[in-house]
Amino acid sequence: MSLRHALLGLLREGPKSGYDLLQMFKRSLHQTWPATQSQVYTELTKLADAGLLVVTAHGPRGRKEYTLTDAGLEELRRWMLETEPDRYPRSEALLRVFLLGALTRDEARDYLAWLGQKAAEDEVALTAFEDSIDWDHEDDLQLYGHMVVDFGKRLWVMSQEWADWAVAQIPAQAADDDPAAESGPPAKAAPPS
Amino acid sequence: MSLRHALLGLLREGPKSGYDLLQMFKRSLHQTWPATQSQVYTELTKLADAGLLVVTAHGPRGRKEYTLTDAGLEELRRWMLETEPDRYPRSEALLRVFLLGALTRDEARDYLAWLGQKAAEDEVALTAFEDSIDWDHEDDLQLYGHMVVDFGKRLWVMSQEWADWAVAQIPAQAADDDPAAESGPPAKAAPPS
DNA sequence: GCCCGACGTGTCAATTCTGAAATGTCGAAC
DNA sequence: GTTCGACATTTCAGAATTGACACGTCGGGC
Repeated sequence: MSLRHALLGLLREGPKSGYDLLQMFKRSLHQTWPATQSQVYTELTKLADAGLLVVTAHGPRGRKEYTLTDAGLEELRRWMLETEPDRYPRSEALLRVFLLGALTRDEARDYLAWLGQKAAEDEVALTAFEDSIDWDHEDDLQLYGHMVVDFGKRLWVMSQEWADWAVAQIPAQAADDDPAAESGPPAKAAPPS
Repeated sequence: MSLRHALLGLLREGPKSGYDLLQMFKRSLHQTWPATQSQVYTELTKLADAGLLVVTAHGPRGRKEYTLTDAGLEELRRWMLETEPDRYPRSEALLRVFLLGALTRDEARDYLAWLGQKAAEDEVALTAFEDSIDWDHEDDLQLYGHMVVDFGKRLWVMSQEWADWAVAQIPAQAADDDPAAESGPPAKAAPPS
């Protein structure tokens, strides 16, 4: 599981509480690796039981600050260096593209256009985020964080270009195109041309 | 869950067995939405229980061919039109970039270079796949399938450019850079300013 | 006639992930 | 002095996912 190692990694720059980590996920990692509350708190407990973390401070509202142990750092490095990452991101948005045949062509076009539009919005938001930060590339977390942000920007730019292209790929006319309206045997629609 | 709807979608073009569907996932959908054997067979049974599919033929080795019912098609359309897709692909490869601070800079550079190289290989493979098919854009499955393939190609091209850039972002010198080499008690490093 | 690779399905335990509910406290603003 | 939003944790049921095991059959090549 990757969440475990993400937590170890985030704790590298100093002690943090579950709440802190949750905020970090929400703010900086959400588009890459989302995490829920229950997941983070549960995992933190397990990591502490395994000796990869220790509680080093108790704060106001039952707040517990976890600190990375040597064993934790070692485990993180082992994972990074000795296990192979899954290189293929699972994309529900793209899966739906594959299944677009279940919709009319107008509906399919709408979906693709919507994807393009959302990509544009995401690009704007990410750019604003990037501009709002005074990147200090001496700091590892910022150096690598910036790389992830940059990847995101490129992804959204690419997605827009792709969506524009894809919309144009769908033939215009769509006479008896509704796949829900079945009449008789599933005869293929007459090829336009 | 999306797997359920992926199966419904694939069955739109005709009756298929679990084995057939598994092959389709392996061949065309693996990079977008992987599925295991147990998942497919289990889900098929559940979908049939729910009346979204029916078994319409029995073949040689206990082979069962499932056919999409009207209720199944309706459910697929409902999902496509009325539920919002998760637009953010979860990328373990990118998560690791975020955590690269746990490695030395040389190791980090190696990882980024490796990502770029794998992206290049994936691009080659996808292009070969694309060229091997005589795309018939009258066929919905091929039209939309081709869009997914094209997205993949763009993704790998973009990933290579990004990786090249990212490699160059890492400062060269790396004197006391090994985060595993700890000297003395786990005293926290002095917070920079 | 036999062997093997592809065909074909089913089930199980363990892990991971989602989503919600329950509970309570601190601090600032009004 | 009260109220409210942010802080903070724990727990749980249910769903999704993984990975392995177990079982059996058809067809072509030797």
